[in-house]
Amino acid sequence: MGYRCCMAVDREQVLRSAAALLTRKSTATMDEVARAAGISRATLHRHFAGRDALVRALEELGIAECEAALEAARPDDGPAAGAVRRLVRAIEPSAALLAFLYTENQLFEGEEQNAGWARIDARLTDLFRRGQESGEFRIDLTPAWLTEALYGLLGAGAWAVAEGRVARNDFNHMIVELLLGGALRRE
Amino acid sequence: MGYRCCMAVDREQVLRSAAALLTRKSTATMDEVARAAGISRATLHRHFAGRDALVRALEELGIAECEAALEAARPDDGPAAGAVRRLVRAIEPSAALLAFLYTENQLFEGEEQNAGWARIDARLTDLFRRGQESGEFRIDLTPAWLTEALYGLLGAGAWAVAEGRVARNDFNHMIVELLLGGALRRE
DNA sequence: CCCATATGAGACACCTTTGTCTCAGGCAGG
DNA sequence: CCTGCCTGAGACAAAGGTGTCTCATATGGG
Repeated sequence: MGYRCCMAVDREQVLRSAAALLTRKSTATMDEVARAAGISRATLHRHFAGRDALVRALEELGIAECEAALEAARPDDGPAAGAVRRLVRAIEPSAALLAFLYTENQLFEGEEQNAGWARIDARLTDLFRRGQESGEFRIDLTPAWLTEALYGLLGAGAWAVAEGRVARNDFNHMIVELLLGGALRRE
Repeated sequence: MGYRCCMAVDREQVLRSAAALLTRKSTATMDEVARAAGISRATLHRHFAGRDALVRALEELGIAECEAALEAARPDDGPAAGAVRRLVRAIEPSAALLAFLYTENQLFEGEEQNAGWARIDARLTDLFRRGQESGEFRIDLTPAWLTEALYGLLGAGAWAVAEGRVARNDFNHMIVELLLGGALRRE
């Protein structure tokens, strides 16, 4: 049977280019996705049963990247602020994909969402809660809100970079410093 | 001719209910919009030539609300931090509509966007720049980024409230405190 | 060389949404 | 009461996207 290694590789490449396109134009057609991947619509359909399956696969990719970033950031090590800095740095390459999935998830109103998000949310919430309990973070901003805010800032940052309103090199600094330090000057 | 006062009123009501629906389900059909407004699709089409026209009208509404909020917040008066607090408070009722338009604008890739946004962006940017020049705000976060971040936090806040992850009463505090003060405790 | 497999191109029907139209009913003002 | 206007309901075609199919082709392994 034709279960070759290149199948997976091709699928991965298609997924990457689909992510790159859909993060820029979330309403792109299956035809556009195929064209962007350099394959025909028929082959795209052979990899992903339909548009839904493609989005689901992108969701799995996004979840995997998030969990890898969480893994790499060691959120339980050292000061919570440092963990947040490591996390944002690790998650930066996935920010655009995350922003796409974030808005896409709002459309899956009825259906239950992938359990992976709950795991990631829980780990992020735990990190912010740890920061509160260690006295680093203020306690009037709930961990759930800080998690949401992180998503929102990642999306806004990705969008601002794509629009050229923020330099790509400043992405980390802008997000981390605003999230941790806010706009006000410290005395 | 039939240019009665109630024409405008009805259109306004339709617009409001369309905003309420589309902010929850951005892919709602013209039929769903009409049904939500309690009118028929034919009458909806008599008010708005098409879906595009409806979204444009919502955009005008959002811009008008933003400018009204800016007006009410007196962004040039007193400390910049206070102006930001007043602004977020004034703009809170429009946050969901803003979030809808924010993502919707990403689809109008080719076309030029409404000039109103540029005006609003300029005023927000001016406010943040004023805060920097007065020494209140840090200078390593650019005014353009603070503007984008405000949009992002408003959207994330509206979404978090809609999902029940943040209490509606905390909306202001969560957004303003994170934007101005950040997550870290002040000494 | 031969064959299997994957691919590209295209045709096709189907569905959803949209925009337009017509027609009948209701309501208010004259 | 009559008339004009607005409205709702429904029909209709057109457009766009999707999913499925067929067929010819090329490419690589045996």
